[in-house]
Amino acid sequence: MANSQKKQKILEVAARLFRDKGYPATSMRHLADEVQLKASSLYNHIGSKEEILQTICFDNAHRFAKEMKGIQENSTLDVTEKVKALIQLHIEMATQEITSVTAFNDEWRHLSEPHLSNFMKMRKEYEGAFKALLQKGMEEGTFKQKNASILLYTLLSSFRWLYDWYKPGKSIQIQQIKDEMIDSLMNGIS
Amino acid sequence: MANSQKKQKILEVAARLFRDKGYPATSMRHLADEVQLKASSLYNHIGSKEEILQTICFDNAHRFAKEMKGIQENSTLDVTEKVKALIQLHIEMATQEITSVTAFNDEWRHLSEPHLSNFMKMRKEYEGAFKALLQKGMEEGTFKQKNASILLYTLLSSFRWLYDWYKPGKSIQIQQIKDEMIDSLMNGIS
DNA sequence: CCTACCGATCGGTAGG
DNA sequence: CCTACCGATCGGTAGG
Repeated sequence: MANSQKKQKILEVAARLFRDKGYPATSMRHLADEVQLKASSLYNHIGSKEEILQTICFDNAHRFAKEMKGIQENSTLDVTEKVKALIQLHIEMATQEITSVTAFNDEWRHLSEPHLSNFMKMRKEYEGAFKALLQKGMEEGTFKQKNASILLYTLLSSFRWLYDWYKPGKSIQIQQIKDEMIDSLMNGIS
Repeated sequence: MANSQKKQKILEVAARLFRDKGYPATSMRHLADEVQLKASSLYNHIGSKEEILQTICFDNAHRFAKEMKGIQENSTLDVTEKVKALIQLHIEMATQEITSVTAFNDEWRHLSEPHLSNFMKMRKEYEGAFKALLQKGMEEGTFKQKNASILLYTLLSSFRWLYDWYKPGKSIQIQQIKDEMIDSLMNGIS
């Protein structure tokens, strides 16, 4: 296996272990076993345990930031379509990059400084952009008048089960998840 | 401080540390510092680190099971009212027992057997009861026809931000959170 | 890529 | 409730 392939494999297995056991409870010896190396040999491919976490967290943060920017700047979409596009984005990320996104969601708090502050800043920016969109919809009269923070976090949280629940190849189709969640969140369950 | 008060204090501080740093990253020495004891003295009050986690997880699981039973057996409530009552229950638990409920939500996976299996069984039962209620609503025509699992987990997830976000004494009132979340989830945002 | 090893820290116990 | 200490395990390095 080429060196860069081995590194990719290490990152993938690490993401899965971080998701299943959490970052602190994942040992480098266990990770090494799973990629068939000795623990010390991991350090030929990666700089440290935390560097793996940094890669996972910031790769995903940059991906979300990029997609958000694309949606914000797309002038052919109205507010409702933009919110729907964001719902779809979260479902796609959660189903395509399952393990990585879970680590991103739950394990970022184990980053050390200054990475922790940088990460939280990116997160705040993403949430701010999402919230501004909701507020715009409320001002237009497209959405009901509500506290924008409560609504924002209710929406953002509602995707979190996917990371635990979705298994590739499951009988349920991603398109069905998208359709049903968009309808439930936009129009309610009744 | 009486012995049982000290034990209560230990459980409370432990729940907060488990929430903030996660169970594996919380050391007994750090916990001891925060309750002004030496690590070894903790063991006069508790049996082990995991026993604390067990107490937190099963206290909350039993509370949710009890409340679910009360709602199920309350024949004066229709399906919509029962779902609203469950939404309120989750918001009350999240705001009144913040730290404990977060540990319950995120750290149960660190339980050892047979506690892990027992916990997962209780969780499955709770989810099954909630799902049955949603399915009954769909059969009655009260709720839209949808995949009950997707809907169940979307609802259950949507509360999870509260554990991170809600701070006692915040300007925002619990009643407002309840009213807005019930409306958003039952009737949608548009 | 491995063997051998480092200091630090872990949960927990003995004994008083 | 403390001091003193246990074996186990941690992330990581030296050296080849």
